[in-house]
Amino acid sequence: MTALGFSDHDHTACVATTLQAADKQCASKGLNLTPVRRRALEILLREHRALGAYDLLAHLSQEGLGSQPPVAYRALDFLVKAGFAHKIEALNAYIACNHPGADHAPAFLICRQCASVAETDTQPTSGRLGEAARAAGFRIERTVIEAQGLCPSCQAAA
Amino acid sequence: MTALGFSDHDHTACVATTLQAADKQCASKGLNLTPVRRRALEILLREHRALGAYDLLAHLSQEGLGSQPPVAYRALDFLVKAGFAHKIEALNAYIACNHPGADHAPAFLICRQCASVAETDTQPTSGRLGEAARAAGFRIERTVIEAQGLCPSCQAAA
DNA sequence: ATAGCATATGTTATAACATATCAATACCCA
DNA sequence: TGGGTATTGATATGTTATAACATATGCTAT
Repeated sequence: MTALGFSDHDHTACVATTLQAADKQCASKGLNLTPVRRRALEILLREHRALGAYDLLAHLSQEGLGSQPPVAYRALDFLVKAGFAHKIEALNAYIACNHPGADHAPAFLICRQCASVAETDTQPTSGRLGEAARAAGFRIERTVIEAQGLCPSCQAAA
Repeated sequence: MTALGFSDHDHTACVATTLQAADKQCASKGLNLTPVRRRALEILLREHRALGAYDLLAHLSQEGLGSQPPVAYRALDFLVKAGFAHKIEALNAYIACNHPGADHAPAFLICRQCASVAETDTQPTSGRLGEAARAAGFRIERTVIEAQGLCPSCQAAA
């Protein structure tokens, strides 16, 4: 799995196929991808960057899908739990998952200049974090792995 | 560097020696460890766990060292920039550094049960995150690496 | 000595992020 | 058909963080 997010691609198609995949997964797992939830995912996919809950709410609100914070947070909770979105802790923001379906431990490359985010994968049990956890007898349940820095195009611009 | 934080130690001594080390470092680097900043560090060291900015502020306030949020955030900014404390992004909380002085890329093991935190080290350029960054042409400036789960004693309790 | 500058602090207000709670509705299915 | 579960609506509040402006303190060049 390579890092996506810093390269061009057919974004319209990527949104559509990811949404379809989400529909299918929800159907097969008995999850309820309601209009608000589906639209929230679509917004995250279209924006293709990390959005704050209130940014998302503004979009939803424009479309008459709710105007109060719990609307956004509920939709985001659902998407995160279902694996369709991730929270970027360092930004207090949310982003659509690049490769939903697989149960995965994501890692992010976050550009401090343009705020673009690339998602990649980690192997939490290997590497130094896994070593440290084993040495300490700590049982890892979830990992937050986020790198901040400059993406290629912002490096070029500088 | 092994993970500390889940084992017993002489905490009074550890607070004192770390504070002294901070004094010395500030002197040699021309940093100003003012009363508020020093006391903030001491509180973080004594508590030996991640404190929210407002928790810290409550302590400072009790001692007449300021009662408004900027007081706590300024002290925390100073300590973080100086390398004496770290922010735990997943908790929006702050913790004293285990081994200040070295320029380091910390990683944390956070117990979801008892909220204890162990600090360890990473080698951000190696491992899958470093690989992904190189592959993407991304320049890493800072990493946030946090594992959440159960510490040994909370595993035993369960 | 003192004007000018940099650093630190005091203070007020507000922005930004997140959740608790309770009521209403819809949908399934036993 | 009635009761449980999931979802949504709505209000209020809690929590985390910063903007903006004023004041104080200490250094330094003249």
